[in-house]
Amino acid sequence: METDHIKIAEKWQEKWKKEKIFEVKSDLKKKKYYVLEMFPYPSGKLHMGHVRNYSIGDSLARFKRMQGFNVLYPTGYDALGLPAENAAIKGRVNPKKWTYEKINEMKSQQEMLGFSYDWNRSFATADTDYYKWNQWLFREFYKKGLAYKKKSNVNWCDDCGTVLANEQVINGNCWRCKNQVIEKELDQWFLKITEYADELLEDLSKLKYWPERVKLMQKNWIGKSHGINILFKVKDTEFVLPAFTTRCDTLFSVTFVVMAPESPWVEKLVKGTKYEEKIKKIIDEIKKQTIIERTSETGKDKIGCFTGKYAVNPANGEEIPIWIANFAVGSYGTGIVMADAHDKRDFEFANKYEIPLKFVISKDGKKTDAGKAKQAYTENGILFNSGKFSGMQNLEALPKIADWLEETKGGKKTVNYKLRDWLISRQRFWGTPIPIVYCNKCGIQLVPEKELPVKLPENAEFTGKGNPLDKVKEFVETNCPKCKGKAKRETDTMDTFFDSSWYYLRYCSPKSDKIFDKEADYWMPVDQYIGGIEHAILHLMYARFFTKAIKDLKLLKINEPFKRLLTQGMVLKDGKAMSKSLGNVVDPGEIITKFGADTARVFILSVSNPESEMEWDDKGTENIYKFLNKIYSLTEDNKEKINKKEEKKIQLNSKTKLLQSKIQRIIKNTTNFLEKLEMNKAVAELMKLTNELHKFNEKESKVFSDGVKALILMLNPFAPHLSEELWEKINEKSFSSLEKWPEFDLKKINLTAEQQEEFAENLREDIIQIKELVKKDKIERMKIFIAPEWKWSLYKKLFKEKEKTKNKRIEFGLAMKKAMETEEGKKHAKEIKGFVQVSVKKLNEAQELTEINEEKTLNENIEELKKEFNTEIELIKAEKSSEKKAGNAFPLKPAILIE
RNA sequence: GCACGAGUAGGAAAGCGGUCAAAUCCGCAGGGUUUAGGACCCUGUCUCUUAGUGAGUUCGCAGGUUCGAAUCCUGCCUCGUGCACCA
Repeated sequence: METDHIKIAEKWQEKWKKEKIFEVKSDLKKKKYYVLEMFPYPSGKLHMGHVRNYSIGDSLARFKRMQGFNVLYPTGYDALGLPAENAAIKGRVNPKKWTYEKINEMKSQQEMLGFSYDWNRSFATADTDYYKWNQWLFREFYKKGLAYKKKSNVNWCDDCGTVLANEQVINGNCWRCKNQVIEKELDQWFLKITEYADELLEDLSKLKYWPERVKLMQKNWIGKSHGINILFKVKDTEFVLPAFTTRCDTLFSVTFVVMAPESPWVEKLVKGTKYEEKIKKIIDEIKKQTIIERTSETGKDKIGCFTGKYAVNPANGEEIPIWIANFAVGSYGTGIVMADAHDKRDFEFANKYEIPLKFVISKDGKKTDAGKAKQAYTENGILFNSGKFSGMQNLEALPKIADWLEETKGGKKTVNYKLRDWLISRQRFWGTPIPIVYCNKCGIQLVPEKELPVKLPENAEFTGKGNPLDKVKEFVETNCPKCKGKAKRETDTMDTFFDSSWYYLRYCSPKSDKIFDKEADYWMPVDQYIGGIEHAILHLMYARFFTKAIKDLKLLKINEPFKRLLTQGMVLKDGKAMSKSLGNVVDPGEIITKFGADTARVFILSVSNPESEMEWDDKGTENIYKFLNKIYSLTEDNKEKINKKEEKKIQLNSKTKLLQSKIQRIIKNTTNFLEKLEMNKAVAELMKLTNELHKFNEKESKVFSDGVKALILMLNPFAPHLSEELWEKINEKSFSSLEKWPEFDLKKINLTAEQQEEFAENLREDIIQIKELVKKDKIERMKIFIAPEWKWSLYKKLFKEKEKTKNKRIEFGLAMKKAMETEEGKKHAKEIKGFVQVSVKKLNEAQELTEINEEKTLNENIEELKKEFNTEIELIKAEKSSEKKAGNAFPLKPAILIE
């Protein structure tokens, strides 16, 4: 009998759609939970990475929904961007048409997988109704001075025909096409993200549920460092060169100054001198180097040239040569470096060009000679030859030298960031038009709010050369909003990262005629955000910046958008990322048509932890398919029994009780694993439960049917279609998706005293045997346990979780634990070979830690204990892998565990 | 160089102080069922040993803490990832 997973999936997708069960409304009375995956670029087909991403998100959304939360789980499309435009150039299709076709394709695949999105809230950033609000935001930013235009050296990608933000340049290459990025001087639009640098940095510490490495990457990217701009007067000129340093303690050893070749100072210093030619040559040479060459590690590649000018070291008045060199970076600090023997790079450079060096720090403060040294001294130590700071520890002296420099006007303390302003202009068509008009009379003018959106024209031509917008007359030619005279429209469009920096806010009220409604206050922040690590800096920092900026516009109350972040691992095949060039791509569509959506989803979640990489394995999918079928037949074969309204009263025997205990524990574990987003472990628990139920003989019992019900419900987040189908099969009316998540009952995990007694009956035989064993053995240590699972780990768990409970057994556990923690308890443990932890049948009677009398036999000891506590004490042996041994495992009556 | 993370049985992957010879899945071996294959169901799968069982060695390597360590600490090795002539 084959289960038709495909039909089942279709059936339930239809029903969900019809009944609209996944549409949500904000409801202040209910606790909300906002699950969000990074929305996709609609390239048409879903790949495994998408499937993984959404399977994680959907399982969480479903889980939270079943737990009773009001769950917002939307999706949409990051629909503007280059691929559509490139397709337009190549295939002569309209990018808009292309994009929306792809969106439909993608959407149908998403629907095939049965994700529980609220499709009502879906939108694409290419919708004019969306990008209108991009323009609106831009206006607000402009008015606040957060958006501005300036001329500067920017990263240019020839392949994409546009500029790029710093964040989009990876190792000197374009983040999209990997083409080498070159520098160009252009007049471009920027967003002042640097104004939020400090806030972005400091608030990282509030993000308790973000992966450390993401926070670290952002921290490094912001690159805040405290330092001082030290002023070097240039001899015989008016010029003063500021050199940024964090190590002003080495100032007295500075013997030369290095400028970055791109520094504007270079021209000022050398123009008209005999060095001009030479410098030009060397700068050309440096410019020929790729960024990687220029920043390579080997010292040999350092090149530079003397400028003919000298600077004055403000610390000691020495005249020192000014050089230019490739290793100085124009964009960091001031582009001017004070160079000395305590820096590796400076040292190597000086050695190559025979620039004199001197040390001012040594381990013990004794004078050392840099001329003889083979390498830079970069460690900490004691200063010498440093004026009044000689003899001080260098780190202690550092702030004092900084103070002294400020006092003597030799420098100014400053904070430096690596973070640059975000360049958002793009010379491409398929993006949000920047709502700006240039008027010859009035200058730069914002397009008025009532004229928004500035729509992209429909009749642009895609030749592949230049920005198509430039050539659309109707678009470019416009009137100045102020003087109504003729004016020209801005043809740059916005970086698409602008679109994705606030889309999560729009989901809160996607149809609003404002940017978003007050509902955002209810839904935000996103409780769980899920996406790839590749956005650790780019998208995630921009989104944080937007949230803060929008908050400062008084539109929002929160200042961090994403409470918890999960960066999901890649899906690999044969150890490598799936890629067309390697030919190892597995198409999710194939898996879905072969085994159904449920199998694909469960497999992708079961292989490994969502954060780790996972290896795609075709065999593995088959196994999941089998697993799902096993659940199907388990239900199908027993549905009469499960359906039964009248429960046949069956006495709970030991096996049933054991099963009950196991079921409860599995519910508990599954819940905890889902809470921690460890879907792979949750699936393992469900497999365990399936096996247990399958093995169990007495399928008449309520415990069994409860177990099956719990299994079906807990299956919903992973294999929702099958879950629904089986839920229907056992005659439950409503959707399993809307049912309450099973709750575990601690009482059912631990057996009651009566249950224990009954259970113990089954063990009598064993007990007798074990008594014999005990007699023979020389006992070294033993413990007496009372309850089935009273082993240390359980004490520990109870101790952690249920300190307040009034359950006597737990109190007992605490007492024992505490006893072990006392000095006396430890003594017992150490000094005597054997010690006994005793409890008695009636749980409230006593808790003691009793020594064993080593002179006597074990049985004699036990007799004594019996008298002492006036109770029955049975000896049984605790089996090690007790659960394996089919049921009759736990010592139930007060028992002695032999170690 | 700096900073993170990881190393567990034939493979993937749980466990993160005592229910651990270590979940789960695969693989492998034996048996049942089946015309056969597949599917399904049992059983076994570190080593030695028993009818059940018991004993011994294991969780990258070496030490340490503890009555007790795969789990905590220290050092080392290996592998991944991010940043990087950042002054």
